[in-house]
Amino acid sequence: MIRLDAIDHQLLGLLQHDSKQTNKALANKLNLSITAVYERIKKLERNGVIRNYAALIDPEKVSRAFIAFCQIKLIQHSEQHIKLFEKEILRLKEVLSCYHISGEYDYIIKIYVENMAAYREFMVTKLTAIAHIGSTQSSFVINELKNSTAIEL
Amino acid sequence: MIRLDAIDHQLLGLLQHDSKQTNKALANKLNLSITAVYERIKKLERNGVIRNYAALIDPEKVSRAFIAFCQIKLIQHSEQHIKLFEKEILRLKEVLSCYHISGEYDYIIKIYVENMAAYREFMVTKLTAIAHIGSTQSSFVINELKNSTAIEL
DNA sequence: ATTTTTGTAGAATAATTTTCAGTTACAGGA
DNA sequence: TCCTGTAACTGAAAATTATTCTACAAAAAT
Repeated sequence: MIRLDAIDHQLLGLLQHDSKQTNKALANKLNLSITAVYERIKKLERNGVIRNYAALIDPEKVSRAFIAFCQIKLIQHSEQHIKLFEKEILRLKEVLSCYHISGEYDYIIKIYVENMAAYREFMVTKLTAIAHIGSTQSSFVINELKNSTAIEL
Repeated sequence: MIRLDAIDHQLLGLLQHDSKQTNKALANKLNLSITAVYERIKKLERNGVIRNYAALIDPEKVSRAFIAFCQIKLIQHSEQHIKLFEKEILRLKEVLSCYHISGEYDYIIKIYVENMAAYREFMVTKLTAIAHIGSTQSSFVINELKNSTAIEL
C-alpha cells in the first residue's frame, strides 16, 4: 500500500478539481517549492494514484443532455453468457458506466443520449439487441445534483 | 447552440482521454498547426464545452475500493422536503454522484467508501440520519467494467 | 466585386516544466 | 551517541511549452 501524507491528500484534492493549475500555483497553496510539488506529482503518477488527466465536458453543449440509468437482469448467469454480455455492452458508446452489482438486477449502466427519442432508439436497436438480456428497468434523470470525479480524502 | 466540426470532435476525444498532451502532439494528430489547436481549445473553454480539467485517481490506491449504489425514496415530496434532503445529501463526501430520477425511487446516489464496515457506518450514522428518507435500497458493486468521463462524439 | 469574418501558419516572447547540484531532516544500525 | 543512507526539499539553469502577434488565405456576407 502506498503511504500518502496530509500534503499528498491536499495536492490530490487540488488536482482533482483543476489539473491545469501550474506547479507554481500549487506550490503557493501548499507552501512548498515548485520542485517539491513536481516530484510529488510525478510520484503519484508513478504509483498509479493518479491514473490520468482528463478534460471534462458539458453534456448539454454536445447534445447529450438526456441521462438515464438502466438496470439489467440476465437470463442465464454462466461465465460464457456474462462474458458475452459484457463484451457487447462495452461496445456501446452511449454507455458511459457499467457496473456488475449485487441485488435484484445484475448490472447497472449509465447512458448519455440526446433526448428521449434517442433513448428509445438506443433501447430498441442496441441494448435489447444484446442476447441473454432478461429484463431491464430504466430510470430517467430529472436532475443531476452532483456528478463528481473527485474523491475527498 | 455551439457549432462543432469534425476536428473539434476529434480534439475533444483526445482531450477527454488525456488532457496533459501538448498542443504540439495534438497538432500532429489532427494535422493542424500548434496555434490552430491552441485557438480551438480556448474557444471550447470559452464556450463552456470544456468545463474543467481534472486528475482522475484510482480509488483502490486511496482506500475507496468499495463502491455502492443506493436508491432512496422520500416520505414526502414537497419542495421544502426535497430541498432539505438535497442539501444534506450533498454534504456527504462519500457521495460522489447524486441524481434525482424517475421511477419507484426518487434518488440514486453513488458511494465510495473503504469497505463494507465503512458502508455500514455511513448508512447508520450519515445517510439514515437525514430526515424524511422513506426507504433505501443498496446495490454493491461486484465489478466496475467501465466508468468513463469521456463522451464519444 | 468587395468587404468582413473565420481559421490558419510561423516567428517571437513569456511562462512553465524538467533537470541538476547541493542542503536538510530523519530513521536505523553500530 | 554518532554515523550513514535515504527521502524530501530548495533554488537556479536548461529545455520545453504556452501564448501573443503579425500576416495570409479561404469562405461568407454585403
